[in-house]
This record gives sequence, structure tokens and C-alpha cells, in this order.
Amino acid sequence: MNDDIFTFSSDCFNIGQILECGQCFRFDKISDNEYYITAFGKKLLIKQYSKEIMLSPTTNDEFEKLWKHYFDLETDYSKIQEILTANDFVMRDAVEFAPGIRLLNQDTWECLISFIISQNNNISRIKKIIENLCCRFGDESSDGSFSFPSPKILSEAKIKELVQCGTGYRAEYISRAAKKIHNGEIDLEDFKSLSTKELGDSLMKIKGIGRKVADCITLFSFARKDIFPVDVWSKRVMEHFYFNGNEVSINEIHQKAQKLFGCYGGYAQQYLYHYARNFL
DNA sequence: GTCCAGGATCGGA
DNA sequence: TCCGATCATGGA
Repeated sequence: MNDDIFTFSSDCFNIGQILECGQCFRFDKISDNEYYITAFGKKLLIKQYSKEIMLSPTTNDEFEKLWKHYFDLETDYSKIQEILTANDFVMRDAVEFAPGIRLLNQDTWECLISFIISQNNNISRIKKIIENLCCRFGDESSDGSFSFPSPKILSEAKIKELVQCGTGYRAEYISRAAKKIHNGEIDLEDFKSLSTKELGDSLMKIKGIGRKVADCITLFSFARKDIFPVDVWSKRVMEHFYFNGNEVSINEIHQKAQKLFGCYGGYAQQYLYHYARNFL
């Protein structure tokens, strides 16, 4: 037995599906059942054998305080799947395709910057840009990984330096957001007490954050699990299966999602997004 | 060479 | 309120 390994068992947990479904960007695949992730300043190795999941290095205490919530292990996903698939054959296929998806509870600041970068971009490039930012502006830890750069360090970075990381025209957005948060004009901790509508509106006051990016931030790092972000893929899959292939407005997608999935919209969207990216 | 990516902003109708 | 052009970048 090794002290820095924590093992647990879970149904509805597949590390590959969790990480490859587009909700987070700081991970590296070693094999189908073995990944590194970096979150909350820690680099973690995750190995999965059937329902057994091993995390290292970590401790019992750290698991309880950090990883348990990060992997959303307090939530009963089999119950959510039951509700979503009860009367919906599309959701039945989407859930069956990736029943091990879980919604991670990510750091708000990292999530905010990551999804500003995500706009009009693809996942492999988003991963690379974030890695560049971390290597250049983050702090190196003893395990050789780099922390996500703080608001202070990004607010002090030159636009040219941000562009050199591959951020392109988004560099200005990153810089402005970092300044607003570093100078205290925006307090992401305070945002946690806002209603979902107020939270979205507040996020969209930041230049570079529109409806979709705000929705991703509120779903992935403020635990508003009813939110259904509409990007090109979730729009495509909704139009294909729920609008007879007809093109509709983003507002219509939101209304339909609300009607179909209600407070489980965030989970539904993640199953559908992942399903669509592999089959549409 | 063109098209696309977990889109947002801006100006003009 | 809605529409279209534009934005920086790299992979397909």
C-alpha cells in the first residue's frame, strides 16, 4: 500500500469521458484509462480499472476536501440519467454512448479565462494556449507542473506576451478581465451568492464574454446545473433531433432545452454535446 | 487555397 | 432588435 494513493469506487464514472467531453482543458492522456489532470494547483494521476478509480498523489483528507467535490461525487448520476432518459430516446442514446460523464466543479477564475479563450476556437488549440499561459505565467510546483496564472500576473502581462501564447485577438479580453478581478472591481466569490440570472448578466459585462461563454462559466464553475450552453455542436444536435433538422435561433434552443430538461439542462447538454461531436 | 473551431463585438439597417 | 463583417490562429 502506498500512502499517497487514494482509491474509490463509483458507478457513472469514466475518466476518459469526463475529460474528453469538452468541459475542461488541462489534462493529458496516457492511455484510455489513465490521465493526468491539473486543477487547483495540483497535478493528479488518475487510473481507472472498471469501477475502481485511483488518484495519486493525494490523501484521504485532500480527497474529502477537494477531489470529491471536483468530480461531483456527491451527485447521484444514475438518478439523473434515469430522469433524462425516461421519456426521451435521443437522451437514451446520448447517455448510453457516454454514461460515465460527470460535470466537474472547476475553479471560477481558471474557467472564466479558459472559456474566453474558447470562443471561435477548437479544443486542441484551447488546450495548447492554456498550457502556454501556465508555462509562461504560472508558478512551477515541485512535481514540475505549472499553476494557472493568477489575476495579478495576467493583469500585469503585456498584450504582446499574451498574444505570443497564441491567444490572438482574445489577448485584450484576457487582460481586461484580469485587471477587473485583480483591482477588485469584480469579486468572483461575491458572484457565488447571485441568482443565476444576475450571475450571467454580471459575467456578460466583461468584454469578451457573451451568452455562451457566460453559460459555460456558470455551469462548469458556479454549479448552476440547469444551464444549457449553446455552441455550434449543441445547437446542431438540438436542431437535428428536436427541430426536424431545421435551423432555429439560439433563443429557441434555450427554450426547448428548458422545457425538455428543466433543472437537469446542464447534464443533458453535456451528454448531447459529446454525443454530437462523435456522431454528427 | 478554403473551411472550421465550446463566439463576441461592432456598426448599420 | 437583428444581420453581417470582422476578429487571430492552426489543423484538416
